[in-house]
Amino acid sequence: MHAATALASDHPIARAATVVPIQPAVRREPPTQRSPRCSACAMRAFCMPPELSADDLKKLDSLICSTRSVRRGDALYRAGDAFQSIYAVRAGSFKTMVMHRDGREHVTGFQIPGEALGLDGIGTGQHNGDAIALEDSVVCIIPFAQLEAMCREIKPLQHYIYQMMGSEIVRESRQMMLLGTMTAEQRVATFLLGLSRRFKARGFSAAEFHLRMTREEIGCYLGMKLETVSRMFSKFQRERLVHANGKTIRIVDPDALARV
Amino acid sequence: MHAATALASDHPIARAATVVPIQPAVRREPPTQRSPRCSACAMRAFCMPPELSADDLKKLDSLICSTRSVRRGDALYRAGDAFQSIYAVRAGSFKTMVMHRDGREHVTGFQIPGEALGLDGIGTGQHNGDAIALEDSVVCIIPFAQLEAMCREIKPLQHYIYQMMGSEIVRESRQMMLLGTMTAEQRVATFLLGLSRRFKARGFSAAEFHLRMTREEIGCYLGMKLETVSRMFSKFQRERLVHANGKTIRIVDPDALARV
DNA sequence: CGCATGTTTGATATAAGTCAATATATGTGG
DNA sequence: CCACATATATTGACTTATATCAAACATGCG
Repeated sequence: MHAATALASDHPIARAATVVPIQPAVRREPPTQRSPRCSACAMRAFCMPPELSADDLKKLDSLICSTRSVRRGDALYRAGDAFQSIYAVRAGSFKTMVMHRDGREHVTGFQIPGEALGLDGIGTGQHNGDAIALEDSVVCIIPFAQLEAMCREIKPLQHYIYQMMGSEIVRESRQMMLLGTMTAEQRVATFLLGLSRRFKARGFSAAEFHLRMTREEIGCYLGMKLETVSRMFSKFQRERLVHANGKTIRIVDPDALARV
Repeated sequence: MHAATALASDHPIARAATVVPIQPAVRREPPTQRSPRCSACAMRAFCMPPELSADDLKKLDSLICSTRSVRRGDALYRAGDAFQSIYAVRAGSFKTMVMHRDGREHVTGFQIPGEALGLDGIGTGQHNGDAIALEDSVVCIIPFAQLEAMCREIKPLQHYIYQMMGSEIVRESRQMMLLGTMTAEQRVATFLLGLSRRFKARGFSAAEFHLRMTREEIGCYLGMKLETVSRMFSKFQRERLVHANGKTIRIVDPDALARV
């Protein structure tokens, strides 16, 4: 299978969700709908602990009973929104970003199917940043108050949520190290290898994939300007480490890339 | 009260803990001892949810029944150590750091009394980085497995732990923005104002305090070289925003510092 | 198919890094 | 308790990685 479609909205997982109705320009309640069950979901291995009993899974299905479609460029939530739920990406992809009062903004992460969104609201009850769809996407809605209640009953679920949050803390501290200590070249190499690893874990090609974000968004994530991102892609291409054709990336020499 | 002693080991909170026995050079089991109760602890407002019943507090006292002393420069834990417990700083201060295989290291945070340590182990069961005491310090040990069990019984405690982890996620994303988008001058200003705010919340002077970390550690936290940190301190001094005499800091014009 | 949006590349500017010398703390053993 | 050794901090001169500005080029979406 060709992994260039990894994040495309015609991906099998996206197709499994009901077709998104065309949205009128007028703002209204975001479209939600009943979802297929967790127990039947292809992404379950990424969202949920493996050791749940059939009985636990049934409870879980009663909790996560709706999905939401978000069109490319639209926000799943914005900074300051009241925190109600966390989300699991079911299809598509997102960026999360924080903004400083002076308008300076920074991308804190990119999320692909099976990954969580919305943890930034747990601390204060308000989301700390925006989550923007990079393409037409679908998320599962997990109401946090009910999840908390269920965690008091289902020990593996409780443990899994702690682990998920703990892993996010570790991911962020790695990103701080990247931003604090690496050169532009190393940051871009690390970024590509990280994406590659995540695609591979989901059964897509580790070598070739399609970026859904712009050079500017990558730069904003890696703490550099879009021109620098572009120059590093060109440099890796000259050195035969990566073949970059616009948004299509083929990693030619992952070992050399890791040594950069 | 003069806040220059905010982190000094003769601080009242430190004195409340039993005196640390001198350690022989030989490595041995870290010294732990029974602690005074949470219910009587001056730092409780920072470690624990306010709405606990007397009964809940009693349970909590049975959970957090030991402290550990860590001498200046020693590690509370190191990367790769099995994760057993989280910790609350009772007296003193720490830095947490992550190291890349090539030896490059980065400071991910500084912790003062009432703040948590060890959350980086929850995700994988191993600590992701080191926690090093910046001065002779004391921590409360909170065995995580038992904490988890207690969270299934005491709802406010469960909620508090989620909030604590959520707040750490938000703190880290702010630090990513700092590292990704701010100038050296803005980073140092933000660092000083952040410390000031935390001291103030603990009843110490927001205007004058004592740094327990070196310029190099500050630089490693803020993603710049120690010389740059020093130059920024000198610059703020020339501009009458801050008076910096070695490790003693007096914030002269906090509003101007925030506008930098 | 056309225009807005995104990308690449080059020339130049600049913030921060590096190297080096000096100054000032801090801690230790006599 | 002082003197020395070591660690930490400051400052200056120079270098460099990355930002900035600008122009040409490609892409893809409506």
